[in-house]
Amino acid sequence: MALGTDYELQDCALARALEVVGERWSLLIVRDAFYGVQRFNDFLAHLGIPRAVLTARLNALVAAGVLRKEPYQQAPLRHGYLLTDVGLELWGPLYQLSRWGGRHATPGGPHHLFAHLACGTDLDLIGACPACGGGPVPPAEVTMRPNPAHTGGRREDPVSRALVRPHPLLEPIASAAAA
Amino acid sequence: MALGTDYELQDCALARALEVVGERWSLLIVRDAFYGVQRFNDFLAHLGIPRAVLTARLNALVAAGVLRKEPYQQAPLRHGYLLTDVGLELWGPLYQLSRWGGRHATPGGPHHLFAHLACGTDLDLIGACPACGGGPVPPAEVTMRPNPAHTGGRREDPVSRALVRPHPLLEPIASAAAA
DNA sequence: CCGATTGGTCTGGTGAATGAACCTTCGTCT
DNA sequence: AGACGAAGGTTCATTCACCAGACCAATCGG
Repeated sequence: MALGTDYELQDCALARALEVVGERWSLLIVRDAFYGVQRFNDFLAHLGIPRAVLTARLNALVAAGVLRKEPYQQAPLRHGYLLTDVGLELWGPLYQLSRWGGRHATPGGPHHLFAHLACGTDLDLIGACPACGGGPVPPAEVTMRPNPAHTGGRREDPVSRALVRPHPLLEPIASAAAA
Repeated sequence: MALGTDYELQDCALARALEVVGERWSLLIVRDAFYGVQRFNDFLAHLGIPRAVLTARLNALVAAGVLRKEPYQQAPLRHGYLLTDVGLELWGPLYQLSRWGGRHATPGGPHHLFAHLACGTDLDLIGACPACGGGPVPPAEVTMRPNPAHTGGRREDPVSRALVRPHPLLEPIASAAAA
């Protein structure tokens, strides 16, 4: 976000958080990173975002310590963008905001459902496993799958197609796994 | 937010949520509503937001069903902006995002601390009361107070000054209570 | 009648987002 | 060698949202 290009005087941690992940596409990029998207062109195809904006956001998220660049080949040097530990801690707010959107702003219901990898139970509202108890399940122990009850169109880019099959969070999507 | 003025094709509840609360000031306005801010001029003073933008955001949040207008006097008709039930459900994501910002993006530490009204225990990371157990505490049962350990300046508008004393969420702030 | 309070609208200027085209480095195919 | 394509950007003109500040309207107290 950055209001007045930064909310400098807001006496609130929320404003600070929004400086980092509040700009137009930032949180969607982070979400895609949780989904296993790592490469520039995969973010581009899945989000439909202008290239220049994607470049700017990825760099900003790396500078903020949410993402890090990790080389995946040397030949022509190429790197993917992966979540740091700081970035992984965004799973809680991101999941809850997503659930809120699913309840109140998504006609046709949510497109994806999230379950505990260990036991297959769907996560509750706060991201915990009702069967296993305890606190919120960390993202590495979560799998996502499309919502069969969802009505309405789906996107037709390679990333969206890869996400049709059930898939643990953070695991690189098929498109990138081909490398 | 609204990307291309709406993320129309994003197959994700998160994008829908961001259409509602993702624009530049929206989430800060909702946060202020939790703090007990209700009046146009109080939002204006506390946020330092341009009047035209505040008007647009408040109308958008009302249209989205997050806020509602409630008359507080008839003489010259005046109304405040209050959270609806849908808006109240944003407390979870908002609190968690705020905590994330406090951990990772706020030098000097968080400006406000949140405790369970019933027992005075500070809330944990997911917004639950460690002493009372159970799930996240609903906002009506939370009080906020300034963080005594916070270093750095504070704002000097009337709303910020009213928030210096401990204060239950959702209770109208002193400035508005004068009416 | 004068001014203050509240909650706006209007306007002109600036910076950021957008979409399309272009560039660079390498690998592969023929 | 030359053509082509993939990956990851950069550059550019246009549009659009944000910004600050001025202005407006209804009502009340003095």
